[in-house]
Amino acid sequence: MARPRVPLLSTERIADAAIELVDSGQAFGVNALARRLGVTPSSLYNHVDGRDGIIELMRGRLGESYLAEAPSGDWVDVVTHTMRASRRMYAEHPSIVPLLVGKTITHPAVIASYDRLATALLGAGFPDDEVITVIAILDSFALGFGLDLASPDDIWRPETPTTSLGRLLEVTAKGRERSDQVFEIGLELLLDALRLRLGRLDLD
Amino acid sequence: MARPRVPLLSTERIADAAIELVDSGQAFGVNALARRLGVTPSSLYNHVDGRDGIIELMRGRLGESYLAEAPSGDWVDVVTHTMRASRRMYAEHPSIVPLLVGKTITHPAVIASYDRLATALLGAGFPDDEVITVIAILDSFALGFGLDLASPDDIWRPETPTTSLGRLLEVTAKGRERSDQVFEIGLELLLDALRLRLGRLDLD
DNA sequence: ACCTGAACACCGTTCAAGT
DNA sequence: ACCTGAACACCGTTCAAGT
Repeated sequence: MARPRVPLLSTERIADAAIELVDSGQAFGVNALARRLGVTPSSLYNHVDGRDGIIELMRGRLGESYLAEAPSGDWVDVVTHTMRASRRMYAEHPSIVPLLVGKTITHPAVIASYDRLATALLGAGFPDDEVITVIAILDSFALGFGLDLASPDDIWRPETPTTSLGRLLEVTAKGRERSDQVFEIGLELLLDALRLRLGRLDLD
Repeated sequence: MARPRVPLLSTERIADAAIELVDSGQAFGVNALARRLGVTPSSLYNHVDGRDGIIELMRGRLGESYLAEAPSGDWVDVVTHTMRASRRMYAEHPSIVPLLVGKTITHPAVIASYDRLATALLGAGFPDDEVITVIAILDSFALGFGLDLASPDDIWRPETPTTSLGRLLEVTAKGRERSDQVFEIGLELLLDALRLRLGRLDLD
């Protein structure tokens, strides 16, 4: 075979296949990915910077389809829009979340989204040295919901009796719809909290 | 050598060595851990349920030293105390955080801490089907700060020009002290938001 | 430029053997 | 009961060879 007349692979095809692989519930790996693409593992290295490179490519691909649109309006609109978009992204690809955690974000489409958040928060009056942290909070909030959805009741597994937790885990409804409801409540709470913070800053 | 008169290993020694290993900045792995313990990798399997078992053991060991104390007082006290304890735990062992994400929590000491949170929130008046989510939010909040501290500026690495993000990343002070300040602000905001939520629930 | 196949160092895990 | 050492299947990555 060797070099085909038209390339079998591209970063897009690799990223899409990787997302499919993880969404299907299988463990992520270079070998499994190559198998799914009908290609040798070493072929991937013509297009991609190793395992971590592929993961960042997945993040970028998802960012392009969920976070590309630049929201307009005041800072509340920007935060709301971005949070809902991130939420949808994590909710529809929850198994990818653990792969992304703790890895540096470089993809332009994703960086651009955070940049718009930063600009909006600065414009709202948040001081320079708080903006990054507010963004980190917002992000881990959306991510937390993603993880929540990734493994509905597999987050906690009590093996000794509990006062409340065990019962709540049994009682609490699962699934996307209810999770969306609670997300909206949580988002409202966060916005309230940020507004409060802005009000206090104005008093200083 | 074979079986020594007094065992070389125990779950405690394994967990402690694993925490040391990760805190030292090296990648976590069964082989690296065995090397650090001066033992063969297969020896570990007499004490521990594989790689994931060791990770859960690390979580438990940390939980025992940071989350053992049962906080007293009203729900605000319980939430505040637990959040600060989690925060200290993640802040002092940030490199462990990515290992814990997405893995089921079973260790009794850790479960007990979440159980106390659940009981306190129920007592405050949060409905059954919101408590788990509130806890997930609180948890991912503390965890977000942990990740923030794990890789101060390595969360985002813009490679194209940005409006605000790049400058903020340069300007924002790093380190534990400032991060603690912002954590306290964030915690206050969250508590305000939860109080608001409770107030609204009372109106229904 | 882009793929294959061989090779490498390393990974987590199992298990018989030894005390 | 607890450790070793050999063995296994698999992992991510490199690189020469082929078109």
